[in-house]
Amino acid sequence: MPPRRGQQLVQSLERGLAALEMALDGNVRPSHVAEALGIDRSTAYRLLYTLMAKGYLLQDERTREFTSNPAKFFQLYGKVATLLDWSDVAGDFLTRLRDQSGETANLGVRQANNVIYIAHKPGQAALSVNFALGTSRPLHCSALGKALLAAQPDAVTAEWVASAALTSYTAKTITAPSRLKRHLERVRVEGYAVDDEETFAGVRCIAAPIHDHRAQVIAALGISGPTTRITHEQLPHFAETVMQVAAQLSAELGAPVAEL
Amino acid sequence: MPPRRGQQLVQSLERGLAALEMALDGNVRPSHVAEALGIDRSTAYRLLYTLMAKGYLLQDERTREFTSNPAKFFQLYGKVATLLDWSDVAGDFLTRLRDQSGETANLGVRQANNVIYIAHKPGQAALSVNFALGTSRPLHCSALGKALLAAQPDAVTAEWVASAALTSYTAKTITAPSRLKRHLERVRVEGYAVDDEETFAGVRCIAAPIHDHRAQVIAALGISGPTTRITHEQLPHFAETVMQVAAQLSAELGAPVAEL
DNA sequence: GCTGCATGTGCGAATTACGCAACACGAGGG
DNA sequence: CCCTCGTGTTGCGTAATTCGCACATGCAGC
Repeated sequence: MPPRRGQQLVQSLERGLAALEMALDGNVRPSHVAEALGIDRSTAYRLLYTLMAKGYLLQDERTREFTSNPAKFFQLYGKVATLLDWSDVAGDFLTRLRDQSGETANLGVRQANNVIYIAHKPGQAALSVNFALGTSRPLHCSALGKALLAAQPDAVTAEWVASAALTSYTAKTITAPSRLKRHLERVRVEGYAVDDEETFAGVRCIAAPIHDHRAQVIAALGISGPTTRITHEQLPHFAETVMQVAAQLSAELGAPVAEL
Repeated sequence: MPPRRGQQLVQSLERGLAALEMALDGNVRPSHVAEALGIDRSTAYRLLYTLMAKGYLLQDERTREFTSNPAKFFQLYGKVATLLDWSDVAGDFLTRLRDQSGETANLGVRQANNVIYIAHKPGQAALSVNFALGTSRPLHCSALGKALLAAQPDAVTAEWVASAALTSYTAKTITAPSRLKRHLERVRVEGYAVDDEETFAGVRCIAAPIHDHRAQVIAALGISGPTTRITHEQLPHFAETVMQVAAQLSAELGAPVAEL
């Protein structure tokens, strides 16, 4: 039996990272951080000061507010980007999907309870959907997210659905755990996921999972477009295209050929 | 008199960030981190484990190595990128500079002892210089870096030159502090900096500082190309172009019109 | 000037994180 | 096959570190 994983987390580091992420969502001051984390102002100050000393934050000379240091994060990002340059691998497939569908093509991976958009090819139509790279969206109401969720083992999915906060964004967002669970089962059967105005009114998305050489789902590929073009009638046709290109990308990554 | 800034840094957070940055430079194991930071293996393990719990690192199930989590950093990057999208602001000027010079145009900011490339427009010639975005290069041997250094007050520059590690990359890299100091004085007078094969043999770069609305230097703009095209004869001509476009970008940012 | 509210800083207390030691496990070698 | 070495992981006692309190300082506004 493998040893149980450690439960001892380093508190100062935890708090420091939490403070860092607060600063990334907007300028912060010691008092804000202290209140949000339930710690003393002085503690918050020392954490922020340490983060600044290490280059992660900057402090405005006048307002005394702490801001994230864009250059630092650019540097960090540069290091990981060289390790895994998705644009290079997936670029051709994004272009292909964009051209075949006429809509914005997106590639996303899971990060905790979000999907992160890591590569895209914006549609060329005047009215096109466009998320900035690096944007995060909840799993339960995006096509990419649902494609990723549905790919997991039943038990994992069930547990996640039961414990996740299913925030509502539009009237169509699925917020009932039982409904989401059934919905995801259908996604798995169909092989693609649809976000039918569940995040933004007027926007419909379709996505399918990407498998690596070990047949594990590592990302999702999809399109996003206005409901005026991605109509209910056209949807199966678009879905077919998405699944085709997704399968091609999976194959490029060395995935074993499925029965699809 | 403003109060002296705190010197009490949170040790755990410092060490945790150091471990994080090690992981960004390649997979790490507790024993590596422990040795590099001069701490116990158990401490290193707990730091790494905390970073993993917070989503910054991943652990390979088999090798037990810790890796940076690209998705997490993509997310962090996405947050800061939306705050300051240099490509949007500077994109036109990079294109203009690229087209006028025929060489790769770069925009960089300072981060500690490095320049970070935060935006670029690759040259279209078959033989072109191309750094990946997010790459960092030492200040003392890059044109962008020297342009940034020379823009500082004398005292600051002198102190930096005296204390910095002037690593040599090619035979032409300036490694003598006194020479670098004189060199930077000339950069300030001329209004542009040249990297004459000081980083890579066969590559010459020219850069000029960018000022914001308060006349402070916040970035540097420049070109990089092979020595076969950016010849010593052509250099003044290229420098003129770089300074012109840099002045235009500064003006766009609301910089007061200089005497140039 | 006085009051409210914020940042930044000593300092003592004790929580927290650290290093030591030990166990589990795998690799390699005699 | 056992023994050793190296590494990941965990328990535990101690002491160093961090935390929270209290205060100095600065600033804005009745």
